[in-house]
Parts: sequence; C-alpha cells; structure tokens
Amino acid sequence: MAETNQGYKTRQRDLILEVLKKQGNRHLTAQEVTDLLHKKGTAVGKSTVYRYLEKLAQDGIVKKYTVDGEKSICYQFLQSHETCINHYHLKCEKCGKLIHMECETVDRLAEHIFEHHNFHLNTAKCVFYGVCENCKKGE
Amino acid sequence: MAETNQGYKTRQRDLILEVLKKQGNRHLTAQEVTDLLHKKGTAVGKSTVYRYLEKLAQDGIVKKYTVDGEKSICYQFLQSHETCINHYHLKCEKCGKLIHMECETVDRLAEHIFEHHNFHLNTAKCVFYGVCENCKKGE
DNA sequence: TTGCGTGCAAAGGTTTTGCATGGCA
DNA sequence: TGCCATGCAAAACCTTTGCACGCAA
Repeated sequence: MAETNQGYKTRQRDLILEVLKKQGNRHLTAQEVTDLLHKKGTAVGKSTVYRYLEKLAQDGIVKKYTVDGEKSICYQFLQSHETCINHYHLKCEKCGKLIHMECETVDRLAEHIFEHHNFHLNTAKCVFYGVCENCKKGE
Repeated sequence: MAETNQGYKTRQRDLILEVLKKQGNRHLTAQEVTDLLHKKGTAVGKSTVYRYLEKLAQDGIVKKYTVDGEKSICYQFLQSHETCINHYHLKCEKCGKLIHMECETVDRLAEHIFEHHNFHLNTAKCVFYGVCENCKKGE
C-alpha cells in the first residue's frame, strides 16, 4: 500500500535518502542519520529525520526494526525495494545482516494465517530473527 | 553465572515474581508489571521493578528482549524449558494489539528455514505484522 | 548491626507533537 | 494558491541514577 504516495521532493529528503543508500547493508539509528548529515555540513532537523524515516518505513522503502542491545530504533535502506513486497526477511542478530528470502513454503504462511487466525499479514514488514550461516559457523 | 546470588527475600521481589509467573507465556514491560501491581493494591516503586527485572535477567530467571513495534523492553519468565519456543506473535498495526499464536503449521516454519535457508530462527523474537480481525472489520 | 533493598525525585536519552514558517507543485 | 514539509522547542516517554531511609539476615 501507499507506493505512489511519494509526497514532495525536497532537499532534506534527498539528503536523508542519500545517507541511507550510502550505508548499504548497514542499519542506522535516527541519531546516526542526523549526525552524519550534520558532519557533512548539510544538517537537517531531527524531527524531519524522524518523520521522513517513519514515512519511508510505511512506504516500504526502508526497514524499521529494533535490535536487541541497541537502545534505539534502527532503519535500513532496501536495495531493490520493489521486490520487498512479496518476500520475507531474515535478520541476523549477530552480524546485523538482512537477508531477503523468497520461498514458496513461507509464502503459504500468509494464506494460512489469514484462513486459520483471521489475521491479514503485511509480509513486507515481517522480520524473522535468528543467526545466519556464517555467524553460526564462527560460534 | 550468578545463579546462586539470590540476594534478600523481600515482599516486593515476591510480588514481582508472582506477576511474571502468572503471565505464563506472555512477555511484559516494566511498565505493565508496575501497573499490574498497582491495580492489585500492592504497588512497588518503578525503580525497584526495573532493578529487580534487570537482576532476574542477569541471573537467567527471566528473558529480556525487545519486540519490534513495542517501544519498551520486554521481560518474560522462563518456565523450566518450554517458553516461547513454539510461540509466535501477531502484531496489529492498527490497534497495536499483540496476539500470541500457537500453531502447528507455523511451527514447521523454523524447521523449514533451517533446512532450506541455513538460518537458525529465534522463534521467540519473530513478530508478524498485519491487521487483526477486529480492525479489518472496522475498515 | 551491616549492608543490601526500596522509593522518591531528578537526570539522561529517545521519540513525538504543536505551531508558525517555508517551499513544492 | 493550497497543502505539505520543516524546524524549533516543548512535551511525552522510558530507563537509569543518587541518596536517605527501611529492613532482611
């Protein structure tokens, strides 16, 4: 939902997106985004940062989640956001990596949950936590 | 570590533990523990609640973690072994309700993800987002 | 009695909100 | 021009900390 509701294009929004994209696979807190912009000499008000990050999360352009141990909310840019509608995410609690998973078996999950639990799943926002292959090896 | 370091036995500590145990498979925030005690007419200072929950977490008696969408830290009493192993959460994006779901079909998910995606799921932390029955009706 | 536990209030952080102003379309 | 976006400050929260007093052992 809300894919087309882009709102206005402003200097601040461009700057925020740029910072998020530059961080690639890493997640950032609102504070970190604010600080990075400040250091670059292109400061943006923190309420703007919070509000825009929230909007991007609603639109499925960034992922918003909490990480155990971090006291703040984390945001992460989704590389190919158009494909994030119908797949799921695996978040490694060790290295912070976000894995995009497409899988038929898991696809049936939404259907099942709707039919048997009367719950309308928003698959784009579902995050499974655990430990990825690499981190498991290193334990 | 620190399993035997029980400290003093006090009225407040008994009350806090009692509330946690009574909630069984559910997780509680420090605020909820405080409120429940207040409603029961046996109020305990919130710093005491925070401090004791932290101690219980250190001692491995409760589990401390964050849940996406919940702004507060969650605590959950650990039964002997089976706690949140086969227990998933449905979080309604409309009303914020957290539904605790036990379901065989979903149980197989962890197994599937491990076998086919080499990812070790931490089921206790998995949260499915969507819209619950009641909110869907009201739309 | 000794030292840990408790409760209040204040501090420290993060996130949200109100409101006047600014700027895109 | 009509809205939406921005930024500041204040508010609202959650959690931690300092300190005097209370209480278990």
